Order: sequence, then structure tokens, then C-alpha cells
Amino acid sequence: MKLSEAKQQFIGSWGAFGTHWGINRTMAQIHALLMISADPLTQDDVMEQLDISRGNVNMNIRELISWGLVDRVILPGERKEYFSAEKDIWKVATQIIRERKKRELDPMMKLLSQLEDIDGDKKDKDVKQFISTVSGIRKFGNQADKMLDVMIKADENWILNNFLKLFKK
Amino acid sequence: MKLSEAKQQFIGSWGAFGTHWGINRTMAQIHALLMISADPLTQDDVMEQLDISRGNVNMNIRELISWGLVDRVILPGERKEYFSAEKDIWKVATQIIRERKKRELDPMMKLLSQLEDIDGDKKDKDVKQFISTVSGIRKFGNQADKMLDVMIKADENWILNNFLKLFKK
DNA sequence: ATATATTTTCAAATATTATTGAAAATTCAA
DNA sequence: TTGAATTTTCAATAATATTTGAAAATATAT
Repeated sequence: MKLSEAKQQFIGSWGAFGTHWGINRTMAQIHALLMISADPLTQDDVMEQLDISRGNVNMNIRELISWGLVDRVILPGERKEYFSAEKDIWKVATQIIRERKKRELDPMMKLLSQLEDIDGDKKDKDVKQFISTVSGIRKFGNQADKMLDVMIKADENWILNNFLKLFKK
Repeated sequence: MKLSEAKQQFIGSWGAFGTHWGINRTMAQIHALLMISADPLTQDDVMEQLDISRGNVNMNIRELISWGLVDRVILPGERKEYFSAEKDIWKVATQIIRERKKRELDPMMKLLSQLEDIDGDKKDKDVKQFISTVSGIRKFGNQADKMLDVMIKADENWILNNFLKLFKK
């Protein structure tokens, strides 16, 4: 397969993949493009290679920067800004985990702990089921939360190797 | 807080949460409603409680069933079908992992392994970066894949406890 | 300071996705 | 069978999300 074809396929699939994870297609495609580019790119490079508008590129790159997945790069003597993506997939993964935990899991846990205080008959089956479901999710979430904290801090090989070792029998 | 208010809040947040994870809002809300309901519900119950159309309820419930998160329940002597959600959050989580792995991760891994065969100069920096990025993602994905397989099979406390034990020092 | 290059913003246009509701299909009791 | 109850389908509509592009803002060279 030719490089140009393989690039197109990778960018396309990464974009489709993103949409299943609440990330918009274009943002994921820009991320893909920057991950496979050896050198930093300008907004114009991205516009041209993905055939999208300047505004679109600008907004999505800023979003990628806010996720900590892309950096601005200033090249000496160049007027334009360049952008480059983190290439280490472990760092990418832990950064995404870190952000989603902060943006989604933490607020959900906060809410759940409030919802467990229900006025009314604790013997009522509806009250019982509600409390049981909510507290189950909260406990599970708290454990996931701890586990993710640990993963974020751990070194790639150390954690995966140790984790897998548990199951080698 | 009153039960009815707490229910509304839970259903609303679970729905919003879902949209960040590629699940449509209504499907997540129906799932939430069924998880906190002590008894199985009919399509009409769901229509009424969430104020949505029959077609919408029907399609989303079938989708939940295909995800293995909801079951049809036949009550003896009743003409209507009833629906009930898995309430054990660990089972819910492993079921979601199982499905997403099958639907998204597995196909992505398959594609990536094809993309590593690039015609052309292996010394070219663009070729090198492409292969390096793709193979990094593939290797990471394969490890995640193994880890998830193990989690799916493991018992709740066993796996979380063992995992956490690793980090207790 | 002025001109020019570059980035950012955001209202309007477009595209995508979700929802409705009524008709068709199915189920089941009599 | 027949007919009422129930479920399913899907074209039309509505709601939501994304994208554009041109104007405004900002940065930089001269």
C-alpha cells in the first residue's frame, strides 16, 4: 500500500473512531494527521490536507491544545505558528483519561453522592431500588477513579506488565 | 430530596453522560430509568415517564437489548411485553466493555495491522513516522485488548482488589 | 506608525442525527 | 379464522452539531 493511501485510511478511521467516543470527527482527523506527520504543520497545511476551512481548523486545534494533545511550536524565523501532536501513545492515552476523568467522571460522582439522600420510606421498594442502583454506581465509580489515578501516574511498561502478570496464573 | 426529583436528576445526568460516550441521550435515559425501576416496565410506561414517542422507545429498547443491557420479560397472564435492565453495575460495565471491544477496538486493530505495510523508502522520515505511530497504537491496542479480555472474565472484587494491591506499595 | 500577515471569532448555512406518528406487521385470545 | 391489542417500521420532520467564510482582532516587520 502506498503511504498516501495508508494515511487517508488511517485519518478516516481515526475520525470515525472518535465519533464513537464523543469526539467530533474533524478534531480526531486533525489529531490523526498531526500524529503521523514527522514535522509540525501550519493551519494552512491542515486545511489543505483535510480539505476543511480555516475556522474549522483553528477551533479544533485549540480544542486539541486544551486537551493537552497538541502543542504550538514556534519555528525561529517563521511568521506562522506550527502545531505538533504528542506521538507517544501511552502519553496520549493517559492524557485523555486524565481529561475525561476531570470533565465527566468527577462531576458524575459528585452528583451521585448527593442523590443517595432520599426523603421517604426506606422500606419502599422504589426507594430501595433507587438507592441501591445509585450507590452501586457510585462505589464502582470511586474504584474506577482510584484505578485511573494510579494508571495516570504509572509508567507504561511497569503498569501493563504488572497488570498482565496478575493473570498469567 | 424527594425520590421523584432524584430520579429526574439521575436520568438527566445519565443521559448527558451518555452523549459524551457516543451513546444517544434517549437510549441512556431509558437505560437509567430501567436501572432504577424496581419492577419491569412496558413501552407505555417508558413513553409516559420520559415523555417520548412509541417509535423512539421501541427502537432504543431494541438497541439496549442488542447491547445486552436490557431483557424482555414476559409476565404470565399479561399481553404486553415488559423490560428490565441488568442492575449489577459490574455486569453492566463488563457488558459495555465487551460490546465496544467487539464493535470498535477489534476492527481498528485489524485495520492498523494492514497499514503497517507501506511501499517505499523505509528511511524516508514520513514513512518512518507513519509506521512508528501506527505500530505504537497497534501495540498499545493489543495490550489494552488483552487487559480487557481479562477484566471481562474476572470477578468484580477479585480484579479491583488485586489491581489496587499492586499500588499499595 | 503603517501595512501586511496571521489568527480568532461567530452568525449563518449545511450536514448529521434523533424523533415522531401513522401505517404495516405481528401476536394472540376467543 | 377474525379482530383487537401490541409491536415494528420508516418517511417526514425536528433538533442538534458541525462547518464555513468573511470580518474583526492581533501580531510582526519595516
